[in-house]
Amino acid sequence: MSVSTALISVDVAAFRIHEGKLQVLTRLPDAQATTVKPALPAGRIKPELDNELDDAARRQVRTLIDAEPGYLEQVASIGNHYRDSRGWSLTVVYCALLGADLAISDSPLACWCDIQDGSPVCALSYDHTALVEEAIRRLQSKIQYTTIPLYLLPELFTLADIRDAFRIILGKAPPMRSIRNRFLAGNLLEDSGQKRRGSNRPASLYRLADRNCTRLFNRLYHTTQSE
Amino acid sequence: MSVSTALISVDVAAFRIHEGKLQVLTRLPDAQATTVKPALPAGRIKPELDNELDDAARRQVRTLIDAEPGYLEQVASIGNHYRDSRGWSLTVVYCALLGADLAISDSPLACWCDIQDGSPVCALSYDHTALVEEAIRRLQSKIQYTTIPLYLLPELFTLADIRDAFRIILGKAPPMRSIRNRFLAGNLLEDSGQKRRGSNRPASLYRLADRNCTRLFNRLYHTTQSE
DNA sequence: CCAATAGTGTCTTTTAGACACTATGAT
DNA sequence: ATCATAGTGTCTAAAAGACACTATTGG
Repeated sequence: MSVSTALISVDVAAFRIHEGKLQVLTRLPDAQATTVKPALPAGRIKPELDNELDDAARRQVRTLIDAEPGYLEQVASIGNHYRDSRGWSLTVVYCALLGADLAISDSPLACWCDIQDGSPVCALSYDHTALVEEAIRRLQSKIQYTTIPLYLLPELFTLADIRDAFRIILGKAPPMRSIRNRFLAGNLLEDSGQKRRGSNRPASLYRLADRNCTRLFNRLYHTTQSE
Repeated sequence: MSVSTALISVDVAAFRIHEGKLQVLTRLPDAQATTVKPALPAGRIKPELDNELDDAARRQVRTLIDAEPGYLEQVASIGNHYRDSRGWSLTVVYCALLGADLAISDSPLACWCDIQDGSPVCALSYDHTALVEEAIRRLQSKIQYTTIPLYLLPELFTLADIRDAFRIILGKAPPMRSIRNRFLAGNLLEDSGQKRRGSNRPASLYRLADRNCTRLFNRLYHTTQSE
């Protein structure tokens, strides 16, 4: 690689919901690592592999797991002279969302770190804890007026799964009435006809009508606001 | 400058409202220019001058005008191998907003290019037309649920000035009733006590209560939606 | 039968929007 | 007085939220 991109990197905070918790994907330090803490999947641009910046982000994720994020978004670019001791360094931070039931074959270095109260519970290398926190803030904000919570659910999901995603990400959720009204309107979801059964009335299983179309709502949920 | 940052740059779309039009700040080609078209204020990071990425953006603006943007926001980072013939190139695109009455002493190279229907009327160098369009889309979106329209107004402004900003930026505006309800609530504005007189009833002149606090509303204006 | 969760009906609240109304200045 | 624009009063509309209600399963 040419030295011209020496200090540009892409850092990805890739989230999933697993066993009722939000988790972020990290890489464990390996033999030639310079730190003992896990770090976000990150790396420099490889002009021969990455046509676009987004390709570089997807490539980082794929070094750890064999799955494609259903959603990928730039969170911020952070550049200054103190985040890396080698000099002025710039990183483009991404937020990636992974479906809950991807048959993920993790690399042995992959480690899913739980998120609690908006922060990863394990200390991360470099400034990665702050980067994850910023990605989580973006997620917490956008969950309230877009369809992105759906990208963290399994292929087939119930409306209660949506409410659970809110609880997991924000610590609180809108009432089911409001979730029904919002998500059942506008041909957003497709009824699979199947039901999820438990020791109670079975719930309808839905799937995303259009996996590539993120929609915006024109109001925020009040119940999910912090104030 | 070290070669290590050779292909990272910051590009700024700095907007103002002038004589009822939205304009973007551009630099005219000078003697040693490689193009005949104007370009956005842009340049590489100077680690010795720029502590943070935002500093680099502000510095670009100040090469053309002697004024500080009241609002500065990252729009996107764009990196690929076709936007610059010299190779894979990354730029962080900023949107900056300037108050309407800044006593701006422009450099002789500064050129305010009118915006019409979401695009600059004059052709810009490189991919700068696309960058401006992306910044405008962000502005058009955020004007509907934040206080950012206020950053494009003069120090003292009327409520009708806010409506005009909507018309200029979106081509349509919410009814004055809605603008009043939204902007007069929550101690956002401070009544200056002064009035603007015309051939009609004088209008109250307000100023921003807190210049550094951008607030969010939890609903979009319906009348400003495209559908 | 009961417990538990799914889902509906309906009233309230909030804020945008429509629109008629009044207010105040220049001429 | 008239015109133009500022600003208010008040009703409607859309969507969130509260909450009581019914529905459907396993046990």
